[in-house]
Parts: sequence; structure tokens; C-alpha cells
Amino acid sequence: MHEYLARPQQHASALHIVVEGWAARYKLLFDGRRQITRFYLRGDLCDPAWLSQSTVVQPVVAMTSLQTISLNCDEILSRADRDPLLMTALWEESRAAADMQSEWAFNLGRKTARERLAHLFCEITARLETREISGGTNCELPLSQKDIADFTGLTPVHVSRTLKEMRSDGLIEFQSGTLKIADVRELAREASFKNDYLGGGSAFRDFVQIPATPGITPASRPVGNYPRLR
Amino acid sequence: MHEYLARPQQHASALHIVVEGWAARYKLLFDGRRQITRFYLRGDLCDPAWLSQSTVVQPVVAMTSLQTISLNCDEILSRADRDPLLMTALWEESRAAADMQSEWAFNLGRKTARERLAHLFCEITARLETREISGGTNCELPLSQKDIADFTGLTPVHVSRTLKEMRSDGLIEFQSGTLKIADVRELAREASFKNDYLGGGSAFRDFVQIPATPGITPASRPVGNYPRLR
DNA sequence: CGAGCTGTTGACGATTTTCAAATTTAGTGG
DNA sequence: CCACTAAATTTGAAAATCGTCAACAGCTCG
Repeated sequence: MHEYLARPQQHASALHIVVEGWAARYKLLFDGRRQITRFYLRGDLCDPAWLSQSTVVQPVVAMTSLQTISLNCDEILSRADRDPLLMTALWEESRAAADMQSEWAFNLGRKTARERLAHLFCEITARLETREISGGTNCELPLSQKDIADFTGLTPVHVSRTLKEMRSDGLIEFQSGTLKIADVRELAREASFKNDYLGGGSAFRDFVQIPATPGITPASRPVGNYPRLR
Repeated sequence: MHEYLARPQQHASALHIVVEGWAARYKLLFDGRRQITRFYLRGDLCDPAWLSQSTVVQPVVAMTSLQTISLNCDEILSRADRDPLLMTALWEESRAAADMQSEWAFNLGRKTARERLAHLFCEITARLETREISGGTNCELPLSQKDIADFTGLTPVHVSRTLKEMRSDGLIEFQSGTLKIADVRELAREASFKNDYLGGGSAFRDFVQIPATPGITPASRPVGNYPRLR
């Protein structure tokens, strides 16, 4: 819980595949304003960029207790030199990450609070579905409203109010870490959500075996003990 | 001028390296709201993502008259299969693009209008400097205030007002497409600008010869006539 | 129990948007 | 070069969205 997968200004020695739990990459402003720029869910690779960044730009922290598979950067790189398929997969991960960032630049720049929240919920369920979690319209969303605010570029107070509205309009139910989407079509319509930007970004997972339905494990694992790439 | 390098829903057959002029990638909302998610300047590769996207998500349009070098996607891909250095360069481009997107998600989510504009100006001059254009504190900025607004997530009216303020505070001069930064240190301070997210993204250029100081050429070039990769 | 975190609510304020109109600038054809 | 037109910028006034501040309730956890 709230442990770091990477701190800024450091060189990352390992990548992580999320097996269970949520992590977030963020950036801080001098006065404490925080923007979360990405959530990492089960199956996500965190973060391919570290392989070519000399130093980590944005820290990544666990939002929940977290279980990951850690992969040594040097090993990945040397293996990728010999295996074009792996390198292509890494490249594909970067591309998918950039597409997602791009979509959220759009959301943050041009959408209202309600649209952003609606979009977030649509995206989360869509991403979880491809990872074989969640029953489509409801899922675990183990985030505080502060976290949601920091991702959507709003304040916690405004998130609270907007969620209240969305609840009373029969769009969603959301309490104690569980999200239920009452009206999927309407939510997607309001969010202008299209999943066309979520393509790809799964090639790398073929190289690693991800435990099927893991129990929750106490969080950060010892770095330095890496499983073999397949 | 205002020609498309790529339209959405289509498959891109070529990438482009900008030699002269500005291009922008953007996304539209149903009611006309537009967010520009990236500017492409001299030397930028537009867009490596197309190599692995089945279909273009965000269109790219020329903001000025534009001269580019077009590169056939199939040729790049088949060449990359044989040349790990090229593939690494492409991957590095994707990574750099994602880093930039990330920074702007941060800017759009958490910075004020003035901070965003200040950041934009800092970033542009920083990027142009690495491309051997501009004298550091002044440069061509051939954008309308509407364009700037669409990139910074503001309205043209508010951009106009904020620029006026920044001018009267002696931070910048900006008129008829020319930007002069009067107080570089103060502008960077206000923007909380650090160029740590701008690393890399130049590896690919080593594979292509970019004309030195080209004259302005009438814009879009015939697609299908591609120069050789070096 | 008490500290602390999270979420909720109200009142108020600031930033930014919207709408409308005036003014300047740029582009075009004569 | 000038006149005309369209586009871009500026300005003002009013409104909307969203943020800030403060208080309170519920909850967890030691």
C-alpha cells in the first residue's frame, strides 16, 4: 500500500506486470497539486518507457495492496536484442500507452467533470474486461475520490458532487470501492466513449505467465528476484 | 495549408518527417470542441504509432504550409525487421511521444491558463533549439489564438486575455506569428517548466537526411514517392 | 475513546466560458 | 496600391463551471 514501484530521478532497474491491485503514475507541482497520468491495472506493463529513459520522470505508486511480476530491465533488453518479437511487443506497449495518454489529454482539455468521470468509468470497465475481470457493468474501483479527482483534473469536492448527480440520475452506483454501471449505453454516450484508442498493448503479456486468479498478497515484492521470460 | 497527413479511420500508408512548417494532431467532440494533442515541428516524426495502429485514431493536419519527407510504412517495417537499430529508434520515438503526452495531461489537468501558455512557449523554444532553429528566446509561432486555445484546453477569448496579461507583465511579446520571450527565467519559473520529459526522440532522424535550411514549399507532397532510408 | 482519513454539504469566490460587438489584421481582386 | 472581405483579435458584461474554505458525519484502527 502506497509503496513505490519507481521514484523520480532514479534509474529503473525493473519493469513490473501488475497481477493484482492498482498502481498510479503521477506528477506533482511545487504547491502540492497532483495529476495522476495513468492507472495500471492487472496485466498492465509498468513501464516500458523506463527501458529507454535514462531516469524515471514520473513516479509510480501502489494505490492498493499490489502484486506484481518484476522483470529485470537488463535481461529484457538483452533478450529483446535477440528476439524481434519481444522488441516489437515492447514497442507496441509504448504505442498503446501513448494512445491512452493522448485520449486523456483530450478528455482533460475539453470535457466537463461529468464527461470525464463517465469516461473514466467506461475505460476502466473496458480495460478490465479484456483482462477477464469484472462482469462488464460492475467492478472493483478501489480509489478514493481524491485519487479520482487527481486523475480527472478536478477537486475531491467536485468529484463528490458530480458523482452524487450521476447517482441520482440513475447512471451509476459507486460506494465503498465498488462501481456498478446502471446504464451502460447512456454512460458511454455522455462520455463520448469509443474504445478505438484502447487497441493493442497486450503483446508483451504473451511473454510472461500471469497467475490466474491470485489471492491478494501483501504488496511490494523483493526486487531482484525475477521470473524467466517465456 | 490545412491539408491532412492522415484522416481518422483510415490506414496510414506513410509516415512523415516534418522539414518545414507545423502540423497538429487533434481530436473532435460531437459538438465541435477540439483538442490538439500534439504539435509536430521540424524534425518530428509523424507518427510512429501508425505503424502498429490498424487504423488512425487521431487525424493530423497541417497548420501552415508544410514540407515533409514521406516514408512508406511497409518499407520502414520490413527494414526494421532486419535492422534492430531502426526498430529501437522507432520504439524510442514512441516513448518520447508518450512522455510528451504525459506531461501535457499533467499540464491540462492541473495548471492554470497562464501556466499552460507559459509552458507551451517554453516547450516550443526548447524543442526548436534542439532542431537548430530559433535564437533561443524568439521564434516563429505561426498559430492563431484559436489553435493555441485548442492545444491548451482554453477558449480563444481567454487565451487573448491571458496573453495580454503576460505581455503587460513583460514576460513575452507575441504578435503576427512571432514569439519573443522577454524574461526566460521567469517564464520557466511560472510554468514550472523542466525539460526532463523531452529527452530522446531523435534517434529516427539519423536514418533520414533532412534538408538543411529549406525554403517554404507549397505543402503536401505526392504520396507514393519515398526517399530511401539511409 | 480519540486520531485520522474519507465523503458530504453549504456558502462563497475565482477562474474560465459564453455571448455579443467592436476593432484590428490579413488576404484578395481590381 | 487601394478597396473590399473575411478572419483574427480584443473588449465588455454576464453566466457557468469548478475551486476553496469550513463544518460535520461516518468509518477504521490502534
